[in-house]
Amino acid sequence: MGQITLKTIAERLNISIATVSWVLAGKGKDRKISPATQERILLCASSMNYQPNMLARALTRGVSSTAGLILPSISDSFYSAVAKAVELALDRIDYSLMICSSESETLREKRMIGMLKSYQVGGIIIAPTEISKIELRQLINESCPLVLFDRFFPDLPASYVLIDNEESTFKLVDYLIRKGARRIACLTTNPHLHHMDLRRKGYEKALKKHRIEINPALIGEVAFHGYEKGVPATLDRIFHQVPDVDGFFFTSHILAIETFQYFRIHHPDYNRKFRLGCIHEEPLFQNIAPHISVAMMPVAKIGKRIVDMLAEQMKAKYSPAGTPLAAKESMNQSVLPCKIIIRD
Amino acid sequence: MGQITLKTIAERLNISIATVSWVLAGKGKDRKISPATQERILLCASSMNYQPNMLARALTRGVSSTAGLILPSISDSFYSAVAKAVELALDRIDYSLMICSSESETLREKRMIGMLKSYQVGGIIIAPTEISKIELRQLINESCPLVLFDRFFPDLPASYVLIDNEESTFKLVDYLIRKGARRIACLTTNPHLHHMDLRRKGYEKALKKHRIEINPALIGEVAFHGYEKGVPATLDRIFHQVPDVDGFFFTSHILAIETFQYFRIHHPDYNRKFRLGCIHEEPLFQNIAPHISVAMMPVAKIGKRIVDMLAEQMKAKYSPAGTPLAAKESMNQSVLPCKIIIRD
DNA sequence: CTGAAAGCGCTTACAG
DNA sequence: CTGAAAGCGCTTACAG
Repeated sequence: MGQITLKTIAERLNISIATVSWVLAGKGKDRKISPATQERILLCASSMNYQPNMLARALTRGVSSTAGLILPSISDSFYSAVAKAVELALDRIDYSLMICSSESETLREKRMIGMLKSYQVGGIIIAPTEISKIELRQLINESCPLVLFDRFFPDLPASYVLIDNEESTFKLVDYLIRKGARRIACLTTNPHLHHMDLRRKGYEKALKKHRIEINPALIGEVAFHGYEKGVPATLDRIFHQVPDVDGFFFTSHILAIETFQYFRIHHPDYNRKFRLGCIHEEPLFQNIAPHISVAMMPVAKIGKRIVDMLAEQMKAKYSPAGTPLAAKESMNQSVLPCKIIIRD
Repeated sequence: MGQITLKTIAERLNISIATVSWVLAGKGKDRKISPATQERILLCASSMNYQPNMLARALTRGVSSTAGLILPSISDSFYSAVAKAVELALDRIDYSLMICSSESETLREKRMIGMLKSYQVGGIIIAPTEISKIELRQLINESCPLVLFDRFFPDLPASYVLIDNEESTFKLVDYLIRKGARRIACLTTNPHLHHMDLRRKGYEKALKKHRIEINPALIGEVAFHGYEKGVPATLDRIFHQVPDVDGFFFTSHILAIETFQYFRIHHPDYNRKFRLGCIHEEPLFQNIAPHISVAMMPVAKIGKRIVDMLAEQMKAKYSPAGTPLAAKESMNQSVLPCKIIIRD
């Protein structure tokens, strides 16, 4: 029942392992191996249902045809949607995917990177946590194909795929204001991450445009760890300090979800009372808040773009002809627009 | 900048690769290697930040310390929650996880199984699609450590972790009836999968208990592929045939989500009009349908149990002492109860 | 046209 | 107490 290897086939056909390897690699012609022999090999391989051992192949080549994906949380709807898109895109270039969850823990993330490297993955895709810059810089130094997404560090010379954080936020908040909201709360998290900073900037820009003063009491920064408790506490504070708050902008769907649960109990008439806007949409948002405006994450495009970038770097580094791109030229930074869905 | 290998360390210390390997494997004492040498090796390894090449290790051992997980869909909230639980549990036995999505396509699933095998994973965890029995039987024959979950085949001698499908459904529907519903629609999918069959049985059992005749017009079987369209069509039919339907039972959250979107448009007063029950809960259900009763999937326990079973099989098969368990003795079938949340 | 051989990095009987 | 050597399954210069 053992594994079918090149050796199995070679012995069966009384030829060398090398020849079998060449033919199965599709290089039979280049090596001018007789069509007859090629035929025999191909036939035998498929009849025995030969599957190359990827471990051995990767070990010889120095790299496997697997990419690694590190997410802050697998069970988040945005990240898992990206995972799916990435997997489908990798499929088309015959790459497998190893998905890992950092659980937003720097230490875990570090371990995951090490693990992926020890499996000699062809490249790494990561939505990084806070302090991971050192590790990332290391990867870049080793010219490991790398693509960041969602989150990024402006001073890190890496490829990344982002959404137009500031612009989308601006459009959403601008709309809330035009619809009459004047005291719009901004719920956000992970303030040390640049993309959240940009979203907040977009919020402030919209206020400025309408000459509304920024009220710090309306900003709710919720720590990511334990945000399930943090959101209600923050909302309590906001309602206490600004009882006539009339709008809410959420920098992330997870904050909106917690808020809706809070609203259900404390402000069941929230749909009439507040203007709402959110980055990313959950399927049931329309039921819960028919008027909420959202920035739709271009998930499929994000996945596609990530894989395109990674493929380019991998090709440059691993293909026999290619020369690894220097850090600078391999940098490829993509900012994708969100579709803004205005409701009401 | 190259990889640090055993050779690097051995040359540095002027000893053999073998000795380094033994010590780093923690078998220094057994081999009676002098404490001094051990010390030197350990120190050198950690100072050089040595990481064993998992590819090479797996190739020599014949098996890698990675498990494979095949899900019908990564982006489904239940499956991604299980993925997370499995990953965390595997962590504790120093296993990595390779997550793949079959997208409910048999062909893709088959490919994924082949891929995982070609990476010599230690074991495979799978929520199988319809026809995968042949592939699964193959895995069992090869005594590949295997655990099914969520879905299963009663005549397949495999380990699995399930929920108490029939019982939980019975409890939910029984409750809907006791609360006054008499014409309860049952929305279901994937009828060829046994777990869905069991849920339907639970539904029928509850009706029988209350001497309510089963009305086929109230059963809505929605094809899994394209269920986003299938659900509204099925609901149209049900409302047409049984205009006074007064309750809905959903065998899966994805059906409930689609239905709520339909209700929003066609029956905005659904919360007053219908009794509702569902297997699995989404975070926002309470906002959309405050009275919906649900069976909570014991996700963490499912993940833990899966890994326990897999670990047992892997230990038996791969540990030097162990003898692979015969198919029968390795079978380990776990049915976990759901917590029923009754609302209203 | 085809094969022998080295090497990827590791583990582990075998030998001393 | 430690090392030389074979082997996992593959790829690929090198040789003929």
